[in-house]
Amino acid sequence: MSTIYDVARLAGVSKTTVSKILSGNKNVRPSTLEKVNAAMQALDYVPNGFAQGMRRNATHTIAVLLPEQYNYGYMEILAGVESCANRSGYMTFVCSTGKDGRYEEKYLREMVRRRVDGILYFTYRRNTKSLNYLERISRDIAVVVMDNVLKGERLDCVRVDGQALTKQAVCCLADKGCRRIAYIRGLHGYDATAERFRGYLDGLDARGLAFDVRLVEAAEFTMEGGAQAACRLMRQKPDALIAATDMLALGALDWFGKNGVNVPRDVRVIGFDDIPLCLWSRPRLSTISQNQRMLGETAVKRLLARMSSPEEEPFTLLLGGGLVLRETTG
Amino acid sequence: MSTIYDVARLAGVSKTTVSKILSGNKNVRPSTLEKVNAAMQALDYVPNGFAQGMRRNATHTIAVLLPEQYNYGYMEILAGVESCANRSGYMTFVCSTGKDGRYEEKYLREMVRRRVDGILYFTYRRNTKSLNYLERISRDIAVVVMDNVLKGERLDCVRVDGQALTKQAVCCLADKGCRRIAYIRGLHGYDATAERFRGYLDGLDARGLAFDVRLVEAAEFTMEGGAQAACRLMRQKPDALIAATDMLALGALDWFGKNGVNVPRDVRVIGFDDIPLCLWSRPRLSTISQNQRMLGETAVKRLLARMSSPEEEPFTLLLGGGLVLRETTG
DNA sequence: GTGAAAGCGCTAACAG
DNA sequence: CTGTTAGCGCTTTCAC
Repeated sequence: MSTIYDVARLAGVSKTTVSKILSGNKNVRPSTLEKVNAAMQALDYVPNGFAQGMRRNATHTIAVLLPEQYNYGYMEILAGVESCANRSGYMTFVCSTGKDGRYEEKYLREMVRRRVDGILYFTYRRNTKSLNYLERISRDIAVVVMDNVLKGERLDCVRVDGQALTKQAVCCLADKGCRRIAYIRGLHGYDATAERFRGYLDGLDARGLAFDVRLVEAAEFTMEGGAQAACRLMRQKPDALIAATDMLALGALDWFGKNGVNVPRDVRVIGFDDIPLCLWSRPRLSTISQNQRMLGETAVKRLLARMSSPEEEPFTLLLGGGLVLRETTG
Repeated sequence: MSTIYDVARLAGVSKTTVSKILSGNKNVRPSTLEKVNAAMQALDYVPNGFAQGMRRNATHTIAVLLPEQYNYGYMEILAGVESCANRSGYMTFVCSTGKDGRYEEKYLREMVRRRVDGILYFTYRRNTKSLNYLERISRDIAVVVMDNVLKGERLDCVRVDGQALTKQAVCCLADKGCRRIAYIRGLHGYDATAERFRGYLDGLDARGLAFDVRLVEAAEFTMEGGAQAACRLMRQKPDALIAATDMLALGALDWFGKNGVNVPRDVRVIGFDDIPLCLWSRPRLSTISQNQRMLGETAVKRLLARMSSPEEEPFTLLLGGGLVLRETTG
């Protein structure tokens, strides 16, 4: 592959001149410009991003750390991240931390090795070690934490107000006459989950409903998890069910369908996220919408802003959302 | 961020020694190793991938060029690519060429600039200019074309035998008594589509059914495209419908549902791809399965193999598939 | 076993 | 306007 030197030689100028043209410097005689352009063309020259990055100290690359595997639940966020990043001239690495986050540290280190300009940390699971590490490197690499509640760490955060929104959902169901509202939460150790759960408690409180531990189940963030939790919960005869994510709710819905539970007549159901799949379930899933695409875009924008002003105080961007009432709420 | 030099100084050795330790060279006295490791630890040292890449001439990075936007249709392939690449120590850039491939050249160039080790070119649309470019750079960067029929280009290719599989689908419908089998193909200029379409013709031929142009519609690869095509086709009163992709079939199915067409009684439907969403449609979509996850994994494996033996003759890997009969075929 | 020196491809002063 | 020079952080001979 040809180098800047080859171009210079062929054009009969110095590397410097070529370099200047590469970076759009206008202080070049038109005839020189032409010669150099011709040489680049002839050699099919593409500058070496390494060498550039090394000098410029910027890679125009960001990395996203995702929890678990790719699945329908994260696709919209990813699409938002991707398109926003690309529009700003950044390319994106996507990494799954793998089940129970086993690759998390390995990837974090790999991102640093590659000197990405920014890291989007998007794994609900609270991993103190990772967060400490991120805080440490955040002097050199911009970091934005998505949808994870930070206790004290000095990092930017973009997230949805899960507490307020879940509270709304509970109130909505109570106002429709539900009295035994069950809740499927994520496993412990996930902050966003804990927060949403607090919203559930708030809602019960606001409507004067008693809290009953037996109406709450924790589950893995998968459809199977949702189905199992639904199965256990039905012994308590709830008249409504809220799940911490749509995937959980969809799993529950699936289980209901297979076991003769009529939604919404017997149980009303509300999910969280508003993934496109909600439109495909029968009945269509009511949910708490958090515009995932926008979440992704906002996170990237925050990241870019952080890069250009590293000294600014870190803060949390709280995104709104809303109830989307479809068929599972009657 | 600290450099190899900082480590060397702190450990009281030379850069060379540190470098040797980084690359696992054993010719180091244990006590030196210990000192250096301690220094690395203390400085939180992570080598600079640029500088390494520049010397080693390898980035351990691959790039995937996707058609259009992220959508449910590509997610499984991406998941396969991602996980296989990561398992082999590679990170992956994902780029959407955008509507009508407007960013294709820009991204291709950007990948070269970043000196990725391999490119997965996965956009059905036949773009001669891009293919020529890919062929040219394939001396330096491994290239694998996915699911695109190559006419003469000297590039590796991994794809599914769309022709044989579509023929099977036609035969299957004919054997169920269908006589007016309609087909929704992709827009012209997409090779995989043309190939699948040939399979449609083969099938008609095999079962002695006459070809009727009015039973064929071309559409964009979206649900809306599928719905519109279905709408136009219904005037011809078909008794079966095959679509070139699941997304098209799902769009048609949706239109049928809204317009009182009973599937499978009035029209039987078969898609292509077997994306997970098929399980969510009502009725559940019968389809031609191509194990997308494996497709992605296979492509990455081919890419890695190509990297280690650049001189080998390029060839095409033809993956099998099968009919998955669910509810839309009765 | 260890280090000095050269160089990967590029950019950025600084002269001319 | 253009070229000379000196690195960026790392690896790699080749001596010691």
